[in-house]
Amino acid sequence: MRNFIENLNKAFESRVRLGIMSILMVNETVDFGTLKEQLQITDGNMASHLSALEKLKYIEITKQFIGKKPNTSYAASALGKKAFNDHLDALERLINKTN
Amino acid sequence: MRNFIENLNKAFESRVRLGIMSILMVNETVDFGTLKEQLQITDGNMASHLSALEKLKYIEITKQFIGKKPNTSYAASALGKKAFNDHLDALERLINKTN
DNA sequence: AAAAGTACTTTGTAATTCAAAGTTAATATA
DNA sequence: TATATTAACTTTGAATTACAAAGTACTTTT
Repeated sequence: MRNFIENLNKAFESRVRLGIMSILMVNETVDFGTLKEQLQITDGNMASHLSALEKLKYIEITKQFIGKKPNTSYAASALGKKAFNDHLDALERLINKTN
Repeated sequence: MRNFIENLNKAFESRVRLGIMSILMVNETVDFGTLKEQLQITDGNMASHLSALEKLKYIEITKQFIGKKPNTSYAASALGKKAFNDHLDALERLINKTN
């Protein structure tokens, strides 16, 4: 391919979204509070990054009540997993410059 | 450590700077024109990313004449190499979530 | 009734990115 | 000598992005 940085996915350039996705790659579902705690950002910021990933269909959202408390949990979609793996592959190739 | 995304280096969040550094990790020195061609961005854009990396002392610049033409070449500094490797380590840990 | 918790949305500001145009200094060409 | 070209910038301006803080909706707890 001509330009090897263009295979990097813009969606994962942000450290926050990179963090969200990497968490969702190893955990089936993770809720809002846990993500916020792990990434240590404000809830508004968290919500907007989640919404960006949702718009891309990279994550799926499940709203439920746990006990009496509302709980929103997130999971990487098949599309999201593929996109993330592709991004990691691109990163790896970039770093090893094997392309 | 508490928050595992904060180990990612902000300087390498940009695909362009990521590209520059990865090229300079495997090539001792690379000149302006080659970098521009590899990354396919405008010269102004190229220059500003290079200047950002230079301000951080991540790269070193050598200006010379090759034949009759001016030629500026770039190399990763020891500091830059360390920073980049640290970033890659952080990325790897993030992805494998081994922290 | 008041306070608190969850998950937002909105607002405003600051930072980042980029292309395009302008600049400098040298060389090459007419 | 004047003009054009090349390399490597710098400047400008616009668009996008990121973020914190504040506000909102709905519910539960006190």
